[in-house]
Amino acid sequence: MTTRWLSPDEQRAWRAYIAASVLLEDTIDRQLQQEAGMPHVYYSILANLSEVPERRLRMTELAEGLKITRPRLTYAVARLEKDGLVRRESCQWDKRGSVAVLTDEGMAVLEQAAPGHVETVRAALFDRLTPEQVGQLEEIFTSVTEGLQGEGGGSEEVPWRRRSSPSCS
Amino acid sequence: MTTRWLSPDEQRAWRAYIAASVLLEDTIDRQLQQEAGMPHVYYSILANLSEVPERRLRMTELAEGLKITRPRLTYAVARLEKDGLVRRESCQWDKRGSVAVLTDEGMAVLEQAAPGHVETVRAALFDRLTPEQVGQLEEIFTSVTEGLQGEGGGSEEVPWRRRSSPSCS
DNA sequence: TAGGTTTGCTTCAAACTTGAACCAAGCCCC
DNA sequence: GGGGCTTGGTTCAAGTTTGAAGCAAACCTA
Repeated sequence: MTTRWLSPDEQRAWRAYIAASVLLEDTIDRQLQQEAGMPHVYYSILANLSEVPERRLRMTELAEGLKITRPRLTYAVARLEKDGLVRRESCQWDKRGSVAVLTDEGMAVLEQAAPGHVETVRAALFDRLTPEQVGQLEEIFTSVTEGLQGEGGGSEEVPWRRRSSPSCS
Repeated sequence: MTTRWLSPDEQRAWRAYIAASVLLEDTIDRQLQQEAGMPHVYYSILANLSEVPERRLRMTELAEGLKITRPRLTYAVARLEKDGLVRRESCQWDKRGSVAVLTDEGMAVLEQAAPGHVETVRAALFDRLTPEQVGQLEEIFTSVTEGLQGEGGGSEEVPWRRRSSPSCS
């Protein structure tokens, strides 16, 4: 099959997206590194834990929520644990499993870092968008996520299913 | 000043964007790693070089175009040079400078990898968007790039200027 | 034209990410 | 209830990214 190249419109959109997303991630990473001493993903780990009952989540659930690989999460949580922001417990119901728990100190760090983070996101993104554009942004990327969810990466045919496992109290 | 938190709409948009952009980058990285043996940024380096007269660019111009740091580019070009896809020449007009040149082999690798890459981008993104959404995407992220261009990261006041240096033939 | 500053790029150490093993605990099914 | 497969998670080596130095060539400017 002959390649369906991008149209000029699509090219421009793609380039704009790539440039902006790189700049945006860099900006956020730098800001959080400065004010909280950690990169964006690490902050997101704390944030995710903070929003969940008991502030505890199975490693795999956390990884799935953040769309990152398990080894990456293992490494990150190890660092956060060393810093005292997260504690690790083993899951009682499933001896294989382990659970990450946000500590009080982790919660404190998160709360202290949150305003600066939100301000950065606002300044870089939302302050520049109209309300309609906010809606457009959500629609576009929700659609992209749906398309990518669970597809291996190419021509796989793995039927995808979601487990709703409890966080193992 | 009290924090201006994100509204529910903004929250949803932000989460959708983060999730999708992570998934998208991962998908592209994996595809290119498989089919071209290199991550997305490396591919972009080749692509940028291919679009420019003489297929040569000063390191800094290249880094600016890709929105990546100089050390990162140095490392990447070193690898690409080792693979024979890029050659490095020193700039005659400015003895400090060095120039990256896309080799014929690099061009060949690029051309061979391009269709698969475009197909991935299409499948993940453009095939799911209406023409209006393509326009919206461009507008939103062009605006974000403009906002972020040249700002250090926070409260700096550095007036930004662009040099239009020739690529040092 | 000497001295100090800037610019262009690289080097370095430390942190992070990746994919491929690896391992132990559950699951299945006879 | 003992193989064999799957699942949950970690470990490992190799590769990449980062920010801080470092270094040499240009650029002032007196």
